[in-house]
Amino acid sequence: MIKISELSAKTGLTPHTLRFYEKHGLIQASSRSDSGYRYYSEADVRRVDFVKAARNIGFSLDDISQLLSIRLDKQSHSCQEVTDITKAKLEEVSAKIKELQSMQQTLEILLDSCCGGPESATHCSIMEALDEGLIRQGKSSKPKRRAQ
Amino acid sequence: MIKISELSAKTGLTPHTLRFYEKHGLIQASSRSDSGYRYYSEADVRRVDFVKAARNIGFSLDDISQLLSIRLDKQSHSCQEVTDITKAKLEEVSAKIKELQSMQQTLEILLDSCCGGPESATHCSIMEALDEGLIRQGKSSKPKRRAQ
DNA sequence: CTTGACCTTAGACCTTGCTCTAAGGTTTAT
DNA sequence: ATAAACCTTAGAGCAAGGTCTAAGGTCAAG
Repeated sequence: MIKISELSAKTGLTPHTLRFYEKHGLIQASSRSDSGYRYYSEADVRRVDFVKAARNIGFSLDDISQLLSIRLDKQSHSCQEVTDITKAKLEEVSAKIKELQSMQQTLEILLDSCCGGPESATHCSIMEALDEGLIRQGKSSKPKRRAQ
Repeated sequence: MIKISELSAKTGLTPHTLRFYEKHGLIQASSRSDSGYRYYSEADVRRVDFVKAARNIGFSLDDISQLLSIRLDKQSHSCQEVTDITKAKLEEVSAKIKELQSMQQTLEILLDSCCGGPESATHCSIMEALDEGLIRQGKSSKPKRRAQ
C-alpha cells in the first residue's frame, strides 16, 4: 500500500488532483491509516490510470464517473451503455470541430483579404469585414439547464 | 439616443451582457441621464455589432479589446497588427481542431472495435482499451502563467 | 398617486477541472 | 528532541464569458 505522494509519482497527477478526484467520487483510497493518511492499492493505481486514459480521450469527469461504475460491475452493464457514452462524446467532439472549422475558414478568408503590411489600418479589409457585420456563424446555443 | 433595453433589442445581447462588456472595457454609453441611465448613440450600436462579429469568429474579449482600440484610431495602426491578432487566433483554432481530431479518431476506433450490443460489458473492448492504458494523446499542456 | 416597467450598482453564482493556501497533525531521519 | 518532509481538511481562487440577484431609484401611464 502506498501513500498519496507515491500514487502521485506513479500516475503523474498531483496529490491535489487526486484528492480532487476523490472529492468528486472518481477514486478512493483503499484504506486510511489511524491518523487519516490515505493508502492506495495496486487496484487503485489501475483505477487512476483508467481515469487518466479516459481523460486523454476527452471524456469529462462526469462521463468518467459513469464509465467507472460500469467498470466496477461489468456484468451488470452492456456494451451498448459504453458505446452510448462514447457516441455522445464523439458527437460532441465532432460538433465542436465543425464549429471551429467554420471559424478557421472565416479567419483564413479574412487573412487572405488583408495585405497584412505596415500600412495604416484605415482601409484594412479585416476591420471592414468586422464593421460590415458580414460575419455570421452563431456558436450553437448551449442548453442552459438539463432538459426536463 | 437609446436606452440599454433598446440597445439590447437591436443587438440581441442582454442588458446584463452589455453592462458586463462595459465593465470589461469593450463598450461604453455615449452619455448618461441625470439619474444615471445609460444612453447609446448609433455609433455605439455599431461598436456593439463589431464586438458581436468578432466574437462570432471566435475572438476572445481580450482580442476584441485590442481590435477595438485599433478601430478607434485606425490611422495609428497597421494592417499587420490586425493580421497578427487574426493569425494568432487562427493558430489557436487550428491547434484546437487538431487536438479534437485526434480525440475524434480515437473515439471512432473505439466505437469500431466494440459490438455496442446488449451483451454484458465483461469483455467490452472499449473498457479494455481504457484499462490497458493504450490511449495516449496528452492534451497540450496549457501555459500556467504568462511567459516571463 | 400609485403601479409596473425600466434603470442603477455591487457582487454572487455558474461551468469545468483543477490549483493552491491556511492551519494544523504525523512521520522519519538525525 | 527536533526539523524536514509528509499528511489532513475546508475552502478560496483561477480562467472565460456570462447570468442573475438584491436592494433600490426613475419614469410614464392611468
